[in-house]
Amino acid sequence: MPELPEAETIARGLDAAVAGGRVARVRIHRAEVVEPLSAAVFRRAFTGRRIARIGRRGKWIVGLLDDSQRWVTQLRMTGRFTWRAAGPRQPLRAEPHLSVSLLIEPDGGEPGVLRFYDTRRFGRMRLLAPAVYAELDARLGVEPLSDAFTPARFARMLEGGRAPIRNWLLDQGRVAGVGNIYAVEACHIARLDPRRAAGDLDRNDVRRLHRAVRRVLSDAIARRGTTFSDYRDLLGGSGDFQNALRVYGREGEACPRGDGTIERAVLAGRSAFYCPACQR
DNA sequence: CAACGGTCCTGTAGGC
DNA sequence: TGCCTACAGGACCGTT
Repeated sequence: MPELPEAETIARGLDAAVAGGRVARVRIHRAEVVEPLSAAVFRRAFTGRRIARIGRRGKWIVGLLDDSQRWVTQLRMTGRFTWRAAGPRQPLRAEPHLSVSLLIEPDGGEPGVLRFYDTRRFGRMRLLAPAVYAELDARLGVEPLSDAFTPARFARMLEGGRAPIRNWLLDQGRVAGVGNIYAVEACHIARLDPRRAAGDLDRNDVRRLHRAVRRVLSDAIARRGTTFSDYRDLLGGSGDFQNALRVYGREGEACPRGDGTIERAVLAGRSAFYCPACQR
């Protein structure tokens, strides 16, 4: 579920909580989360490292370590972090869906425990050498909130695209961080039918979609993301953007623009919501 | 080679 | 109430 705004919210929280801190202990509760590394190798490489800062690239959470490795986490659908004061040692009890726990000694602060939970177990955590991180970075497309994402560049990218615009936006190699919710919402804001072929958009369509993508992502960051069920920030708080959604998940409801009833279409196996009256 | 379908998992909502 | 199916924020991988 987590898309760019959720990853940004989590990354900011992590940076505030643990930047400057030292990784004092690493526990891998589910080995698949660190594949293709073994749990032992991951633990050895991570333990003792200092975390310089934590940010985001697309939907990936990226921490820079003092040995210039990158600690990267893909939340995929249900990955979630929690941060709590370490406190006295608790008896071990079953922690459903717990994948990784890290004891962090912050720079000057009280030690805390960072836990990574993942119900559906699609999430992944890796340690990448600089050259390997560079490959990941190169594979991802432009950051939609950066100055590099201009209407002109967007127009060039869209040229000749045959995929429906909603599908086109989900490709992380083009615009990094847009997922299904925000792709669908951006199409509504821009008054574009999500099934339109990417290459068919005219200059005005492109300009509106460019603004819509940036606007929906920054509004969602300001509201700390969208929570349906799983997504939470570091302290367990919900996002607020679900209350601002115009069409996503609202099949059968009235279009917020007034005319029309929201419909659902399945594109490439995934739901797209749109208003047939105002999206063309 | 862009685009799409299948697949990896578990939980939940809704129909009957 | 309970059983069964469909679907969920992602993205790799193989095929067309």
